[in-house]
Amino acid sequence: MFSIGQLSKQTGVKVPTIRYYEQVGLLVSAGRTEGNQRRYDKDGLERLGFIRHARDLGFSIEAITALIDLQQHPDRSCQQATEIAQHQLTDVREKLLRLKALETELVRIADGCDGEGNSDNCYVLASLADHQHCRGEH
Amino acid sequence: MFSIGQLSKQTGVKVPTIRYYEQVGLLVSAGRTEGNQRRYDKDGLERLGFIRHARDLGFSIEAITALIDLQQHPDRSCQQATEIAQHQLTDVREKLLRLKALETELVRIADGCDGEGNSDNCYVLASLADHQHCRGEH
DNA sequence: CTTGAAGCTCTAGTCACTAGAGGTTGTAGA
DNA sequence: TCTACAACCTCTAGTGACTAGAGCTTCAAG
Ligand SMILES: [Zn+2]
Ligand SMILES: [Zn+2]
Ligand SMILES: [Zn+2]
Ligand SMILES: [Zn+2]
Repeated sequence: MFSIGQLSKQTGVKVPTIRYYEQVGLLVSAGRTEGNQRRYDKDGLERLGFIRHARDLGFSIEAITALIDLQQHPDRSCQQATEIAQHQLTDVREKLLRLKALETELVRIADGCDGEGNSDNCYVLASLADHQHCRGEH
Repeated sequence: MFSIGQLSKQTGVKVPTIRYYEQVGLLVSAGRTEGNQRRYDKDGLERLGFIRHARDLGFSIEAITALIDLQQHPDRSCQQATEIAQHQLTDVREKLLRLKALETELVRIADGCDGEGNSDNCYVLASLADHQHCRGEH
């Protein structure tokens, strides 16, 4: 049996975050001591590892809840799992496209002024004031 | 003079968002009618355009506040403006790196299962359970 | 048995909005 | 001039995924 602190050390998830996961129904402790402290078993440790990894990959708490639910029922079809993963991939790709566009504009904007002048003829400020300066959309 | 709704239409910023910007000190109306409704002048319209554009480029409210402050003082050095822009660029690049790594892993994970099997031998679930499957860090 | 690290609950704060309730004002048409 | 009603007002609370802090209790080593 592990205390919440031991779980935290093993997984790299902070103690208040573990409590938060319990609050939203993602990870319930195996039980409590007489003094009301949480105790976890190997199952809890593995589940928190799963959560941690999925969060690192950007999955939402809601998605992780569904994934764990699926994991608890080994006989069910895993179709939903692939759907969730595909959706997450799509999401990441959309963000990538957006950020690439931003990077292009920001390079132009940030490099357009050396910071030596005054703000009334600063290319950074002028670019922000008028989207016409921009090469693309965003 | 423009009403808040007219400002909204011209800039594409939603009415409650404009009120929110006022609350955080970004954009104050030129005045009010006798009946307490906000009225804006051309200055306000331009400023909201600036805010909108900067937000689209991912600048934080705090950064935009500093940029507008700088814009109000044409005789000041624009060094801070370039710093803020550079910082934003760095930020975007970090996010890009992270997302690219995520994309790589997610392609592998999402394509590793066709969703036809059961969840007890699903590659998606197995990959999430164990970072060892991953090619890189994240 | 004492001490102090680690645990507990509860509330509130973060960021940039967004939604809704419940009331008031502006304006166009009759 | 009156009447509808769209648009406006303020205030509170909710979003996601935590994080911080106050004030208290418990566990375990020495
Ligand atoms: Zn400049
Ligand atoms: Zn632009
Ligand atoms: Zn599968
Ligand atoms: Zn991994």
